[in-house]
Amino acid sequence: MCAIASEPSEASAVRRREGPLPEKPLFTVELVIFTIRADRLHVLLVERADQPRKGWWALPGGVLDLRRDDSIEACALRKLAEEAGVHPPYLEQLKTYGSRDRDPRGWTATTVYFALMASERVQLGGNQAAGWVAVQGDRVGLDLALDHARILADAVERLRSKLEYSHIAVHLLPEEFTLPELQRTYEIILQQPLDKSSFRRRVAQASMLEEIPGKLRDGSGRPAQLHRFRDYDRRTFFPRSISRHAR
Amino acid sequence: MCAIASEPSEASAVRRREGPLPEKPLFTVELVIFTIRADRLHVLLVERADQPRKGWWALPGGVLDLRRDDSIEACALRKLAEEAGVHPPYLEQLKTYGSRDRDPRGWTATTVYFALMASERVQLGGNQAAGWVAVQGDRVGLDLALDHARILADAVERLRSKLEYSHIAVHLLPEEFTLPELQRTYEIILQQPLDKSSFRRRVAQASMLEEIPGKLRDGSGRPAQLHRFRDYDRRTFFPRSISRHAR
DNA sequence: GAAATAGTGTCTATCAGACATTATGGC
DNA sequence: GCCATAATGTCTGATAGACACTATTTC
Repeated sequence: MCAIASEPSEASAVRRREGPLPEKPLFTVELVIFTIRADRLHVLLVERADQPRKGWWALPGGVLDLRRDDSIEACALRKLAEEAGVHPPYLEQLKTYGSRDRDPRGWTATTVYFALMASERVQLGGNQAAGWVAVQGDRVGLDLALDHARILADAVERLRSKLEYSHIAVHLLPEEFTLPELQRTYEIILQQPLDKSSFRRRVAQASMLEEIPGKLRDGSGRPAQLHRFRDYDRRTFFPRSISRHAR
Repeated sequence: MCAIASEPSEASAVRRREGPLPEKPLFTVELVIFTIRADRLHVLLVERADQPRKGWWALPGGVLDLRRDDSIEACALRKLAEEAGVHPPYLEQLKTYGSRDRDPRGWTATTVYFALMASERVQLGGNQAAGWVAVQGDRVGLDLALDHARILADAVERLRSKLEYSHIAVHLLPEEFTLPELQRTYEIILQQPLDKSSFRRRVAQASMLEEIPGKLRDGSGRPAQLHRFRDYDRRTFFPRSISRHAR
């Protein structure tokens, strides 16, 4: 039994005992953090402080630290805490991108996670410039470093397809929200209007929300009932696709 | 700009110029290859020829080769050719597993792909013992090395959930097949009987198959019309979930 | 003709979409 | 009262599931 050596000298010793160790790709973790602001889907981007593509806008993330990170997901959570100061209500592994030529440093592998959260919860407190950028279609109005535009497009597609049959949009809202706000969130992401009656029937059937006796008042019109997500851990799925048959 | 050095000595030179290079996890690719044999879902397993867990049964795969593999997917295709002698009709990235303790060698990251193919197309020609093992539920009747039981369970779950709304089961059959055979494939994987009329209506609506003027004869009963998958590249989806409302 | 399997037709309960109607607040 | 928005009620076309029926082969 042999363990990965933590010092280069030990690694060389292992290499002599067991033959040449394989060269490894540089391994990084990146994050696609979505939120809703001002009726638009936004993604968190940072200005790269290091090479490669220093100064370009990019997805937050960085190199895995074998000493601090027990797992890839732990690394993603650490970077989320560093970049956004939060433990996100929803985190899911998206995909791993790895090739010889996606990064000028050479062979890299990057596991990408995507997170959903209410923008109010985020503390942009990193040491680098960071900000929310509106998503239009499946892209952003900036040139992104490396293959990050492609990664973002994949993440947006995954978000949309998951919204068709799951409840995960609630994680984009604060803990208390109204049904019209939730419906609006779906409409923003799916980019199409939804029927109010059908939407509420669907949400009610999933029985994933509970009413809060208080009320929310708007600038005009009848106040809307506040709701809370019933069980943050339970996975609720809609029995049918939401928007595939929409007008 | 610096590239990953291919020789340890060059790597050291780079390290001196740019500060300490981060330690990297060992990066491997593993495959979950499914097929249907004798009315059962089977997965391809190999007996490990190397440490760790030498002699145990495990998913096929191995360490990424920075020199030969241009990308992670290219590595998966190379290993598929080595283990099963085929370019598979369906290959999809499943997930990446990475942690300090999932492998006695220390920190490893493993990107897992899952493939579907007709068992007739597979040439078990590797240099190691390999064979098809029946899947019961979401596991196999053997103890698997490392965390491969968990990986297999995740792959079976993904296969099942994808079958609910996609056509991918056709890739488990030979190029020409009958509708009863396709339906049987769905029933085997979903582990529940499906209504013949509803199934055929669904397949017809997706218009993903075309008839072949020839016929297949069985041991008994009326011969069934042979069909062919219309477009191997097009992605066809069913408008509604298949079995969620089944009896 | 009987058995076995392939393939089609029909009925019905369900339900998503559409849209009308009612409810409740501010002004 | 008027406006704006929230929330509910009702109608209808579409369809998945259930199952009966017909078709075509072997024995």
